[in-house]
Amino acid sequence: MDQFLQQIMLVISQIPQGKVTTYGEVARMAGYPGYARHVGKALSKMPRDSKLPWFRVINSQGKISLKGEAASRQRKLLEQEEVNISENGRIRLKQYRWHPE
DNA sequence: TCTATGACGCTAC
DNA sequence: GGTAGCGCCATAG
Repeated sequence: MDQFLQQIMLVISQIPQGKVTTYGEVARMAGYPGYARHVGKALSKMPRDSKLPWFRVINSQGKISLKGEAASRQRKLLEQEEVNISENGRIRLKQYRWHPE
């Protein structure tokens, strides 16, 4: 499980600025396909001020899965990276999704 | 051991 | 494109 966390963190740290990816993708890249929920769980335990670009991780629908203040924080951070977000809070994955080889 | 839960994904309509 | 349902897997109680 610790190994899982290490891999997750490694993958997330690889996400380039201005790009976003999904929980499922992160899990798969880390070598744990099907563990999307656990990615979110791991991130929820991380401190807000973590150095990791956790805000570049969104769900497969291109939406932020957080609520209230946390959600607006993430949205703000993404906007700072030139990621356009629709009025309904959706991000165009076609355009911003990052998928490595 | 069983049930509920979660920053999710995929398919069907 | 948007929502609803069901599946998935580890953890907490």
